[in-house]
Amino acid sequence: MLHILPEIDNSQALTERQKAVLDAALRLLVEEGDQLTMTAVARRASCSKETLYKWFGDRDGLLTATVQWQASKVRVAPVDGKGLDLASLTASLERFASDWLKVISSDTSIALNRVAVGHAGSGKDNLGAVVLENGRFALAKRLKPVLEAGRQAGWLDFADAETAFRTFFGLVARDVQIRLLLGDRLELTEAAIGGDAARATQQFLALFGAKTGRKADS
Amino acid sequence: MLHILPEIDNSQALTERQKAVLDAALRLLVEEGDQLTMTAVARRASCSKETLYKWFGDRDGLLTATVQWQASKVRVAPVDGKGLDLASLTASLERFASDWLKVISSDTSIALNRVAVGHAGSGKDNLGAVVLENGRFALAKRLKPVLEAGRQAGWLDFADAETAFRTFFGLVARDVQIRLLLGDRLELTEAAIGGDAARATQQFLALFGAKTGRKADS
DNA sequence: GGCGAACCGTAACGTACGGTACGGCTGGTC
DNA sequence: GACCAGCCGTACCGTACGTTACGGTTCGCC
Repeated sequence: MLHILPEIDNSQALTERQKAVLDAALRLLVEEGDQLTMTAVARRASCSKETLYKWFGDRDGLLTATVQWQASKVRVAPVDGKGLDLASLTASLERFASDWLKVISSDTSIALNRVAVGHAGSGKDNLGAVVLENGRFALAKRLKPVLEAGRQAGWLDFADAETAFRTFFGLVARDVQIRLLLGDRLELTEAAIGGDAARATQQFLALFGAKTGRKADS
Repeated sequence: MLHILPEIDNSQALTERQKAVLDAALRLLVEEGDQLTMTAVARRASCSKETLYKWFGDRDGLLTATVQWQASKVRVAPVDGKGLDLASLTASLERFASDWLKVISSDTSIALNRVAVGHAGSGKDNLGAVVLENGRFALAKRLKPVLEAGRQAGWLDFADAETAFRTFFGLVARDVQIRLLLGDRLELTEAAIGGDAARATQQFLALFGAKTGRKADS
């Protein structure tokens, strides 16, 4: 019995009890990876398996609901203002970079991406699409307006926002996510993340900064 | 019965028949993802399960052997010469970028990374380490001498080869691998790969090209 | 107080699959 | 030709887990 996902977001249709159950499933997913069992979820959430099946259909439904539930929690404020000076643009980019590094290095993100990657192999559900939509594509959607504003203000110079975004993405993430997903220990301290965010931002500005208006300190 | 991996490479200890079996397992892995069964491998390879268990110990042993077998096939020539002019350096970098994009977008690599990521969750074996060692770290090991040579010749300027490599890695891979692993369709044509390789190389040179000796065409 | 819906806990069922055992075939050795 | 090692095909075993079923409890509602 395949459940077709509602278009975007059904996290509001969840009762408090259901959210609590999904939180339990999420914790279990982080702790045990994809081999979490329905029995374990029921026990952890102090609910019956019958209830799990009634609410979520089957195991894949539960997994999907869990991923969507986590995704709905991450949704952030949609980029505040168009501060037009270079300093605030730089700060915005650094903030995005730092936030993104924190996300992809979090236990939750790693666990979710792992299960989604595993399921993408046998394409019976679209966990991968959900994760992608709420991760990399959501990031693009939030960052592009900043890039466009930077271009409007004359600080940035690029032809295609998508291409510019992907370069920024690469400069920020580098090999971090794949290494973490493959189990590489790679402790990212607060300080290291801040440094990486600053470096990536400077590199991005070096590549896409407009000819005019640069040379802030030389 | 856990089998400890020999230090680096035991692909030479395999008989032709064993290689054929591993090739069958590899094809099955690409086709079916991680839920390939021992029975399916035996049938595909026209061998008995008893033989599989005798040769590889258990399912994880077979998986590990399969991953290592594929890895042993990818090993490439260790970077030819130190062509010292900028053109050959650029060509080398583009070649690395192009090769890497081809690898990570291949069905085989995607399947292998998926199973390794899945297993990294429940850390009972080190598939992730094997994949990482033969992928991202092997690439670094081959590329760093090129970067060092470029620095020696005065074309590149960087403090740490590792950092420079990771930036190059990010510029080349961007979001490609994670999107493919998560099931995003993302057809990389030969032409697109070539273009991306050239772009990444130019960006890398813009960031790490030495002040002297640049400006080839302006 | 009676009633039904929702839900908990647990037992039970069916199946898929990892792992083992065994009989038969082949090919090499003496 | 006797013998034996290695391997194929298949049947078999045990278990884990997804899924279903059911008795008992709580809680609103009349």
